[in-house]
Amino acid sequence: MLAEGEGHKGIAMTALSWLSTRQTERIGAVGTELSAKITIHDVARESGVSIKTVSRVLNREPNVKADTRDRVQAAVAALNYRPNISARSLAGAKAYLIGVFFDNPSPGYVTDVQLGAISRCRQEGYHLIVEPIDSTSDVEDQVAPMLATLRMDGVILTPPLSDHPVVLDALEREGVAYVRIAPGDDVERAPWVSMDDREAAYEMTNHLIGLGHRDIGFIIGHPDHGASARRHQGFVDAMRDADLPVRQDRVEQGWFSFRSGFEAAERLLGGADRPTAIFASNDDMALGVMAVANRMRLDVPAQLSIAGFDDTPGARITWPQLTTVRQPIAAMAAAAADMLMSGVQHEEGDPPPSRLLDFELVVRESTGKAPG
Amino acid sequence: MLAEGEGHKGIAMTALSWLSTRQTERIGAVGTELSAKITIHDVARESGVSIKTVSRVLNREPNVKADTRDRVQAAVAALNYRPNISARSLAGAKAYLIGVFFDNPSPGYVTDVQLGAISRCRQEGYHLIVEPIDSTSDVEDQVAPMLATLRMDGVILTPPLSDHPVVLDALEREGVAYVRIAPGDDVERAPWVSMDDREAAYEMTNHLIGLGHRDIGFIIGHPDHGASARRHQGFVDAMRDADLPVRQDRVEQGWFSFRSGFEAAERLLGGADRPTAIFASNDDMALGVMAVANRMRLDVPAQLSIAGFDDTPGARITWPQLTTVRQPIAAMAAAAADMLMSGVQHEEGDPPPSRLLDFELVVRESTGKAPG
DNA sequence: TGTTGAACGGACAGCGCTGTCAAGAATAAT
DNA sequence: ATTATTCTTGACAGCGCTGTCCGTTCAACA
Repeated sequence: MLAEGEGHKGIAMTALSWLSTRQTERIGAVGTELSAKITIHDVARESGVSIKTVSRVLNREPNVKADTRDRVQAAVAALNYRPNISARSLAGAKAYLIGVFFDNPSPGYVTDVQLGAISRCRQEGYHLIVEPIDSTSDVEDQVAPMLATLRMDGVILTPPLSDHPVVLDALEREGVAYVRIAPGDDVERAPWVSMDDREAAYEMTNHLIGLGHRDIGFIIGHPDHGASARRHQGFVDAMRDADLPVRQDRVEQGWFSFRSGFEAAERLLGGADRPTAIFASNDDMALGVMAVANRMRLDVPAQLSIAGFDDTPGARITWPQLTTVRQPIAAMAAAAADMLMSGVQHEEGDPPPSRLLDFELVVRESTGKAPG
Repeated sequence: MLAEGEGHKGIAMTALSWLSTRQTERIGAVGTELSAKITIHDVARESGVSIKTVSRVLNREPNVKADTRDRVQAAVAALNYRPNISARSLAGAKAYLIGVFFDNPSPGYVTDVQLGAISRCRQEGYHLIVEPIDSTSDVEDQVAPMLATLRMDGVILTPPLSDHPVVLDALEREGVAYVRIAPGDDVERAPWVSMDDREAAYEMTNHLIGLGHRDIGFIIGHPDHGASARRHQGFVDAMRDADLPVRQDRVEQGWFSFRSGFEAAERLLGGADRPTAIFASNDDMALGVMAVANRMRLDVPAQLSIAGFDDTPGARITWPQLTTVRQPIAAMAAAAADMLMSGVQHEEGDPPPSRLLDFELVVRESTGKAPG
C-alpha cells in the first residue's frame, strides 16, 4: 500500500486562487488565444438584423424570410456562434438540460442509457445531467433541492426509480416532465418506454423447451423492478402452453445480483434431482448459476443449459458465453430523450404517450440440447 | 421478436403540445400545487435586507453581521428558497456545473467516476454533466461546440481522454479548467489524480512470486492508456528485483478487452511449456484468461494462478473470484471534483496540483501456490 | 472630541437570451 | 383602388442573480 503523495516528485496539492476565465478574457489583449465570447449581438450586427430575428432563426420560428434566414445562418457559421444555454434557460421556457436519475445501477446499464440519450440530445443541443439517487435514504431530500436549483426539460427514470412513488410525486409537484424506462405495472400513470419482458421470457423459455428441456429452473428478479414479474409470467405462460409443469421447487427468488443467483443455483442444483436448464431473470444471476456449475464441474451446456436476460457486457465475459435477451437499452433511452425534447405531456384521462421497443434473443453457447 | 407497439393497449405515441411549466405557474391560482417560484427578492423581503445581502450570505462572502446572516438563513429555510443555477451562471463566474468526459468506457468505470464526483458535488450544489466523446471521429467538433454553449467550472477527464492532446488543447483554448484521472506520462502539463500503477503491479507480481511462481505471464494493456506502461514496468521491476527472467514470449500485448485477454491467453497457454501464473493488466483481460483456462479444463488456481487489475464488478462475477488491485476510482473522481470546485489553476512553470491515492491489493481465490 | 478606517448594507447595471407587443411591409380580399 | 389580413421585423422589458460602486455605521485611535 502506498501512502498518499509518496514516491512522486512535486505532487503536493496546491490550490491556487481562482482567476476567472472571464477576467482573463477581458484582460487578454487582441491576439490572445482566448477568443472573446461572441453573443447574439455580434451575429445580429454581422447579418444586419435585430437580435430578435437572430433568435427566431436559431429557434426555427416561423415567419422569417428565407433570404434573411440565410444571411443569419451565414453569420452564425462565420462567427462560429453558439447560444449560451444559461441565458436561454433564464429567459425562455426550455432549459436544454435532461436529467437521468438512477439508483444502484448494474454496471453498464446506466452507461448504455447515457449513451443512448446523448445520441439524441446532441443533435438538438441538449445536455445530460446525471443524478444518482440513493433510495435507501430520504429520496425527497435528494430530489426536491435538485429540481429547485436546476431547471430541466425532463427526466429519464431508470428502474427501479421508474416506479418509485416519491420520485414520481416530487417530479409532478415540481411540474417536471419525465419518462420512465421499463416501469412496472402502473402503466397508466405517466409516459414510459419499455420492451415486452413477458414476451421475451416466453420466447426464451420456448427456446429451452425446443432444445428438449422439460425440467427448467427459474430465478425471479428483484421484486422492486416491474420487469421481474413480467419475466416470471412469460416463463410460466410458456411452460403452461407447452403442457409442462411449473414445479414450485424449481422457482427461486433472486435479487438481480450475482450472489443471489449463486445462492439460488446452489439450492436448485444441490440435490440429486436437478433441472436440465436454468433460466435466470438477468445476466448477473445467470453468471452466478454459471459459477456454481463450474464449481460443481457440471458441463455447460452438455449437462446444464443456462440462460440469462439483458445481454450485459458480462454475458460475453464468461465461457461459455451466455445465451440471453438483448434489451434495447440505448434505444429506449434515446426514445425517452426524444419524447422529452418534443415536449410530451400526459393529459389527464388520456393514456400516457409510450413506446414499446423490440428485443432480441441472443443464442450463444450456454444453452444446448437437453441431456439424454 | 416483437413489432413495435404490438400487443399492448393504448400505447400510441402521442406528442401533445407543450404547456410550459412557467405559464402553468402564472395561471395557477393560489392554492395550486405548483408553488410559484420564489426568488432572492422574496428572501430579501422576508428577512428585511437587500437582495445583495442575501447573495452575500448565500455565497459565504465576508462582512455580514452574524445577526443579519442568521436572519437571512432563517428566511431561506422558511421559504425553502434555492438559488437558480442559470441565473447565477449567467451573472457570475461560477456555473455550478462540472463535466465528465469519457470514451468507450469499461462497464462500471464511468459509473464509479460519476458516483465519486457527485458525492462531492452535491454538498456544494454542483451538478454533473456527462459527455461521451467518440475519439474515432473528430474530437474537436465534439468538444468545441459543447464548451461554447455550456459553461462548466471544470471537466474531469477519464482515460484515455486524460491524454488526448486535442481534448486538452480545446479545453485550454476555451479556458476551461480540467483534472485528468490516471494520465500517462505527461504529468507536468496539467492537474491530475491518479494512483501508483507501477507500485501496484509491483506488489501484485511480488504476491505471485511469494506464492512460489517463477514463470509468470503478463498481458499488457491498451497502449493509449498511460497506466498500461506503468503496470508493465511494475511487473518487470518486480521480476528483476527477484532475479527472475522476463521472457519475451511470456509477455503479450492486449487491448484491455475480454477478447484480447482471451486471445493472449490462448497464445500463452497454447504450448506444452506454459507459465504457472498470468498477470493481466486489467480484469476484463484476466477474465479472458479465466475463460481459456476453463475451456482447457485447467484448475484455477491449482494449475494456473490468474491476477487482474481494477477490481471491476466482473471480478466477483466469476468462479473462482479474481485476485486483483482495487483502484480508488470513486475517490479519484471525488478528489478531481474537489480540485475543480476549489478552483485549482495550473500556473505556468509550477508543477500542476495533483494527488496520488492509495490502491489496495485484493487477494481472492484465483491465485494460489505454484504447482510442484 | 475629532478622525479614520474597517465593517456592513444597498442601488444599480448588466450577464445573453426569449417573450410580448406593436409597427411596417406585403399580400389578399373586397 | 381600398380595406382587411397576414407576414416580417424590431424595440423593449425582463428572467434571477452577481459584481461594482457608493453610502452608512461603528469601533478604535489620536
